[in-house]
Amino acid sequence: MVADAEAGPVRAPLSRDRVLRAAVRMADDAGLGALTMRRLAEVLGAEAMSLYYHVANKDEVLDGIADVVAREINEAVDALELRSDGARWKDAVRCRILTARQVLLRHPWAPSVLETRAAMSPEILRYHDRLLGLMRDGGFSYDLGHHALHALGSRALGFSQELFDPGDGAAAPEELAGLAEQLPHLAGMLAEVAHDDPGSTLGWCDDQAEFEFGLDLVLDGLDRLRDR
Amino acid sequence: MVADAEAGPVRAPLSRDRVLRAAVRMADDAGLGALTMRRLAEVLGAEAMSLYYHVANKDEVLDGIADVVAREINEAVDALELRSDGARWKDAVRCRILTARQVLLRHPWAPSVLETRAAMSPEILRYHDRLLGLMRDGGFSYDLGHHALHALGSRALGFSQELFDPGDGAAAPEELAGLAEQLPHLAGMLAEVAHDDPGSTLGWCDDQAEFEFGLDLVLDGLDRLRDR
DNA sequence: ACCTGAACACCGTTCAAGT
DNA sequence: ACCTGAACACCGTTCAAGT
Repeated sequence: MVADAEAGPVRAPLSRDRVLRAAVRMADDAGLGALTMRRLAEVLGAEAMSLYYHVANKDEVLDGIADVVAREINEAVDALELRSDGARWKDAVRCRILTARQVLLRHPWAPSVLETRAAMSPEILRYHDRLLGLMRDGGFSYDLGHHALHALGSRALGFSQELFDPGDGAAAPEELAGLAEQLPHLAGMLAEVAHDDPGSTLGWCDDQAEFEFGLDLVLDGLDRLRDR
Repeated sequence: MVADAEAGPVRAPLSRDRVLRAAVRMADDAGLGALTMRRLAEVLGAEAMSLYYHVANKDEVLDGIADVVAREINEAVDALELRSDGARWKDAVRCRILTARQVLLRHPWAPSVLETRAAMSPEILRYHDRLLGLMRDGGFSYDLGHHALHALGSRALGFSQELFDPGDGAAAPEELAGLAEQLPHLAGMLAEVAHDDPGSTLGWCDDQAEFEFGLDLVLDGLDRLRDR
């Protein structure tokens, strides 16, 4: 066969792997809303319908990118080599979870897709299996370990529902007056922070610190149940 | 003006309220995926574009139905009349949260829309303000109360991320063999439950019990911090 | 003031066809 | 085996028009 005479860039052939990696990059760059079968194909230099040869449908793409992130998490935490015997279980679990969180922070869209995937990917199962293993080393019964996984919930993977985010948006001091009547306690809380740290009513919640506070609360509670 | 001679059912005029109530009913009946501007209009006996006179766009509909549920929660919890002084704060908060959960269980779609609403509705703010009030009665500083709201996260409203749901789907015993090699700890956990309660490997997680376990873990932890 | 119809710019996906 | 084009059945939304 004669070499291709045309100078046109011969696109690398598609594959499930290339499709998923491009999807992750798209979500990283432009958010989950920008991840469209049509735009995904475009980025890959292919026609929209070509994707369906490598992937059943969009749902499989979402399953796939969840799996990519989960694999990235497992690679990060497996490198830790944590000792987890006896009382050391807590530090080990804590470190593992905070490492997983570091990975998730690079993929801000990941929590919302992990939440919506009903079927658990093998990688997610593997992550929880090892986490449960650390707790077993620490003396947990399977029953307590089971409760622990539920109690941790998404925190096991390194994220938590930020449903309540006071100070986000334009919660400026001038709003406090109107706030104080309807919402006396929240207003008081905000006022105290404004007093302690004037000028920082906006974005005054340290996400990382709050995550660790909640995590430690749960881990300490589990540790006490373990002692019984 | 002469009475309308035609027998055709004269549809009640639209209104923001009617639109939102119909939207809630649609989500309750058929899930969030079925909630479409076009189908919403159809249910109301109107043309799709008529909705836009009463509501800016679909996002406002989602904000609206979140608010409807939040109002329903506030009505339920305000009726409780809880005593929260001193050590009684914990029972009061617990009861309030479990009552909110009862409302949410009637609207299974509500958690996912509450999560995605960045701007907090007045009703959600009000709910958290009163919750913080109960903790203040119990002797919480504003600082601890702030941490507490973050630590509770979505649990404050009565739901928790069910990311890890072993036993859901078709996790039948025959799968356990393959599971045991790759996932020894999860397999062991499942096997123990299967032994204790044979024949119930599927759906063996009691959501309500697990929710209460996690909630109590957090509340007990907060109670200890309050004592210092 | 309240509602409508036609039209636009998107989606995901099927299916028969091309190389 | 791998990719494509045209087409279908949906979306949310704009805009000018009707009563």
